[in-house]
Amino acid sequence: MATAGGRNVKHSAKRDAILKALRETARHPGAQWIYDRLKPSIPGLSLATVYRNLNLFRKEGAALSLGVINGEERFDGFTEPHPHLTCGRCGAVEDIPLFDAAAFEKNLAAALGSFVNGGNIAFRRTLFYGLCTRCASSGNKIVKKQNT
Amino acid sequence: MATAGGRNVKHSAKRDAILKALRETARHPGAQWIYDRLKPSIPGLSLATVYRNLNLFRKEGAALSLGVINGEERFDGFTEPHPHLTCGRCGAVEDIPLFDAAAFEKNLAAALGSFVNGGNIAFRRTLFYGLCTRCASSGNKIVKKQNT
DNA sequence: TTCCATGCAAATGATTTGCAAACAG
DNA sequence: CTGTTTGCAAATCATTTGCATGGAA
Repeated sequence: MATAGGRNVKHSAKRDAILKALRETARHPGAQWIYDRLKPSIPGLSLATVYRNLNLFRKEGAALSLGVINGEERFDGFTEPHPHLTCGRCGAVEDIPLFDAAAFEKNLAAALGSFVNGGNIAFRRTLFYGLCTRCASSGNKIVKKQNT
Repeated sequence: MATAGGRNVKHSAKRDAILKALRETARHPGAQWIYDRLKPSIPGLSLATVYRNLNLFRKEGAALSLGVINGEERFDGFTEPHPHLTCGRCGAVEDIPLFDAAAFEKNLAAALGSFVNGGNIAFRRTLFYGLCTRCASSGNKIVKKQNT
């Protein structure tokens, strides 16, 4: 029996289905998308349950939150750190293909070396904005903006 | 006369005050904080006006959005890229002091070199989570989490 | 049995918007 | 004058929560 925050976590078919749906898609979905996805096969499913379970997965570490993107919290069922791109045109969130994942992590981690007190950092959340594969290949132009 | 999205932007005392309030604080505030700050000196101020102007500043590039932090969008009136820390304990958002700002930027930018298609990136948003100066010096412990 | 999980509907909270009046250029 | 800005209140929208019921261990 897994635990989270002192509470005893039980099994349930719906909980399993929600995590499975999250892990089977590459969309990095929000609660509503998962709900719409499962509702046909699980008619007795409530949106509140999806929210509650996504929050539980996040606390347990079974899923990561990518933060609020276009007003909706998006999740990732794949918990290894890897970069994501949000398309400024269609809103899609996709993984960014890498030549060298280790080099990517190394470079981001190296940024911490510039911090006067890097020891107070628990984790970081990085998100890249631009054009997704589909929108870029449709000839859309990219608009550069300021980093934060 | 500045322009934003084809529209003609005019001057107004309230608009000026909002931008000034944003630039005079190091809190990286949200709309509500700015409203509370200005309301005493500008009784005829509406929260909607603060929201409208913050959105305008963001579009114009006069301010940056740091994204939604703890359910509230936070802004920065200082538009040079620099790292921010969100305190997981008290929710404060503060600038992270750096030994070497150029090295920090260089390391983050270098991460793009690992992308198969870095040309589609318009900008990035990076946020560090941990303990703010005050909470760290109060003896709180940091809880490591997974990066994204 | 004893908590835990869930549905449902209502509550929340941040943000946006419609509209008419006030204001800037 | 003409278009922009604003206050106000109502509307949105994602997310959370109270409560009673069904389910897991």
